[in-house]
Amino acid sequence: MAEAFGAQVQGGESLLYLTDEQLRQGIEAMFFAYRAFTADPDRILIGMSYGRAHHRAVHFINCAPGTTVNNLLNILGVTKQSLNRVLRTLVEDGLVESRVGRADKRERHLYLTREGEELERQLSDAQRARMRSAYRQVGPDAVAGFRKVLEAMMEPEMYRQYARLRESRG
Amino acid sequence: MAEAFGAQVQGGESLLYLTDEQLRQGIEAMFFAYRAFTADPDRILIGMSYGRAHHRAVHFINCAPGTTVNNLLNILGVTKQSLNRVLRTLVEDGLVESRVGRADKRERHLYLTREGEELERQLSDAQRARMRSAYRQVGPDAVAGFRKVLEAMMEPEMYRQYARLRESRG
DNA sequence: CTTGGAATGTCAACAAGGCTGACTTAAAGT
DNA sequence: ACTTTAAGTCAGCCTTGTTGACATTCCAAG
Repeated sequence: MAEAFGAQVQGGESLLYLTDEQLRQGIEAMFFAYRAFTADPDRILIGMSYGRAHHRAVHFINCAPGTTVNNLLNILGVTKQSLNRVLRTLVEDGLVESRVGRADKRERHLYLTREGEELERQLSDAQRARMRSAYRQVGPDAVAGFRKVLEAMMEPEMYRQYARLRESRG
Repeated sequence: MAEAFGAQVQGGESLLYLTDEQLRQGIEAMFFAYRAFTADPDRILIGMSYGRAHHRAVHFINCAPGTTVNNLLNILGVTKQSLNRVLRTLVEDGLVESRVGRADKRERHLYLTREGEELERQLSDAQRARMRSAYRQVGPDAVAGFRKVLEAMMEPEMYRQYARLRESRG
């Protein structure tokens, strides 16, 4: 691991930011930040007998109303059985509506009900508040760097899914 | 939510980066990136009957050799019953050594054995490889921004823990 | 038209890893 | 001597991941 020494210069640019120690700090920062990132919605979900999995489902159904179960499966990266359990409780509780496809009756198209939209708003308000506060503290340039690193870290296939979602919202 | 319009300028600086849509994209980027971030170690752990919880324990014992159980509990943010289950299997399998404290015999100090260090190296190599690749793609300025946002997102108390860890390694 | 395969979604059962609560043991502190 | 603290244990629960088996629907090849 050449970077372990961290003192090389290549093309006139310092590579100090690629030392093992810098990478280790980045790894720990991801760990602690992600915990904070999920803490606010988790607090809201406690007691309404929902969990993080419900949050994710509600979030992405809200992003792409009418999406199919299979579609959601690909985005969330879990098995259909796992998603189904979550989806079933959401439908039973009247937060999600599952309509049989018109063209293909095997498919189910998913929509949030008014109540589901209400929960989604509540959860994403909490999550956005933390994100907004962090963004404000550091300014637009740091935010641009943040986004760049996250996108470079994703699996190429996941990046494509993510980019498609972004485009679909303009 | 004033930022929803996203067209204001305050003190001459554009606040477009604080729109709800930008925040939503940041949230989704965190979700997808974190999944990629944990995928490599998870793959290694599959089949050796360990999970992410073992990875975290091994990581932080490696960072702070001789740490106590209570210390680890605070960093990981789980209950002692949860940690104990993981720690017990690691000790049984000879990856972690638990020594009774000299000054305070109630405490147990935790160390990685040679075998434990080997696993830690394997896991962190994989994780660092992805991080290094991302860092290299985006350059030092973006990395600095990335770190700033993550640190601003943490709970203040967690940030202190994180900063202390960093200092202890120089 | 029929029939076999592929796609979609559902049900059942299991495992990992969180959690709470009750309890023990040993050592420290007062 | 009594209380508090650190650690560990046992039991049992919940969420959320997994596989395997199965039903329904569509479509294309015979």
